[in-house]
Amino acid sequence: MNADTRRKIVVAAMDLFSEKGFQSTSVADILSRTQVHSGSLYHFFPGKQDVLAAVLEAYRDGIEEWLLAPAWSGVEDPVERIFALLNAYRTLLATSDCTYGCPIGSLALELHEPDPAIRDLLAANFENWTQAIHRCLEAAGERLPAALDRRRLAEFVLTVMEGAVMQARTYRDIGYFDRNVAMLREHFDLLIREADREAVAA
Amino acid sequence: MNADTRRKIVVAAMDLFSEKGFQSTSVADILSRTQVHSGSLYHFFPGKQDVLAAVLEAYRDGIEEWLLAPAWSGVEDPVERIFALLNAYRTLLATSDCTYGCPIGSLALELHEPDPAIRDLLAANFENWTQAIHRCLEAAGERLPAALDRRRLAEFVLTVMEGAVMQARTYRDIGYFDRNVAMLREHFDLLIREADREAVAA
DNA sequence: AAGCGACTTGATTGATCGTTCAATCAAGCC
DNA sequence: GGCTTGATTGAACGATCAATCAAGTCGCTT
Repeated sequence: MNADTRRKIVVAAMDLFSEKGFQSTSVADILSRTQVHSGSLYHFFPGKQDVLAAVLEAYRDGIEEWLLAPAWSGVEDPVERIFALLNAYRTLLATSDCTYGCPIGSLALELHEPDPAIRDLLAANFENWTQAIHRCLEAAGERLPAALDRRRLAEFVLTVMEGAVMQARTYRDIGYFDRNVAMLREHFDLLIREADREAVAA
Repeated sequence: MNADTRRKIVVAAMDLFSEKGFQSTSVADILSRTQVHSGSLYHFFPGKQDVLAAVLEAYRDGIEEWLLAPAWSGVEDPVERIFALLNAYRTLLATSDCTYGCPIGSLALELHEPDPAIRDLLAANFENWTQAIHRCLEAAGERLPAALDRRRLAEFVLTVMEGAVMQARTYRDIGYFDRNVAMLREHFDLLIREADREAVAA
C-alpha cells in the first residue's frame, strides 16, 4: 500500500475542506492539488465521504502533535494553557483575514444529516479537545473552587471558542474573538477569586 | 407583483435551508415543495443566492415578531428574558432530535466565501440578536456591576448560544446545550453577586 | 522469466445542478 | 379590441459533479 499517495490526498483535503468546506470542494479540486488521478483516489477511498472520514481521523489522531504541543510549548501553567490554546485559534484567524476558524466546527454545522460514522468522528474531535481542557482544569487544582464542575467548564471553553470563531468569521473582525476570550478570562478571574475566598474562609 | 408566490418561495427556502443547508438544497427542492415552476422562481429572483438573501432579510426583519415576542411573552425580568430566549433555542433543538439549531449560525459556517451582500446579512442578523440582548442587559441596570461592559456580555451570550447549539447538534444530546446554558447562568449569578457587594460597599 | 497484486492513468459515464427562454396566460388600461 | 405588463409554464441547455473502468506500469515473489 502506497501510503504516500493516500497521505497526500488527506493533507490536501484537510486544507480544501477548511478553505471551502466539504460540499464546495470537488473531487477534482483534490485531484488537481495533489497531482493524483481520480482512479488512484478511488483506489484508496470508496468515495468522497470516506476522504472526509480520513480527514477527521487525522485531526482526531493529530490533536496532540499538531495543535496542543505547538500551542503549549513554553507554557506550563494549566490555566494559561487554556488561553494559549485559544490564542492558537486567534492566530489562525488573524493570519487568514478571519476566514479560517475551527475546521471541525465548520464541518459540524455544514453537514446537516451526516453519516453516523462522520458524526461520531466530529464528536470524537470535540471530545478530545474538551478532555484536553479538562486535564488543564484538573491540573489547576485548588486555584478553582472545589465544587466547580470541571467537565462542564471544559465544555464551556469549547463553546466559547466556537462561538467566538463564528462571530469573528461572520463579521470578518477579530475583535469579536478577542472580546469573547476576554469575557472568558474574566469568568476565570471570578472563579479564581471565589476559590481564594474559600481558602481564606477555611 | 404577485407577492404570494415570492413569499411561498422564501418560506419554503427558510425551512429547507434550515433542514439541509444552503448548498444541499437544490432549486428543484424549493420548486417541488412550493409547486412553483422554475420560470416563476427566476422571475422573482435572479438566482439561488438571491433567494438566500431574501431568507436572511426575512429572518432579520422578523426577529421581533417571530423570535423575541414569542420567547418573551409573560417574561418581564430582563435577565430572565435572556434565558427565555435561550430556552426558545432549546425547544427548537428538543423538538427536532437536536438537528435544528440556529439557522443563521449554520449558514454562517457553511458559506466560506460568501458574497459581501450575504455576509452583511448574516452579520446584520447577529447584530439584531446581540442588540436585543444588549437592551436586556441595559434594562437590568444596577443588578449588574457598574463597570460591566454590557455590549461585550451581549456578544458573549450569542457566543454561548451558538457554541452550545453546535455541541448539542454534533453529539445529538441536548445535555450539552443545557450544561452550557447553566454555566452562563452561573456567570450571571457571579456578576449579580458582585453587584450586590458593590451596593453594600457604597 | 513469468506471474501476480498493488497502484496509476485518464477517458468516460450518467446523474444532477443552476439557469435560460420562448410560449402562454390573465388582468388592466386607453 | 388592441396593447402593455406581470406572471406562469415546462422543456431544454451547458456545466459540473462523483464515480467507474479498462488498460497500463511497476515491483516483488516464485
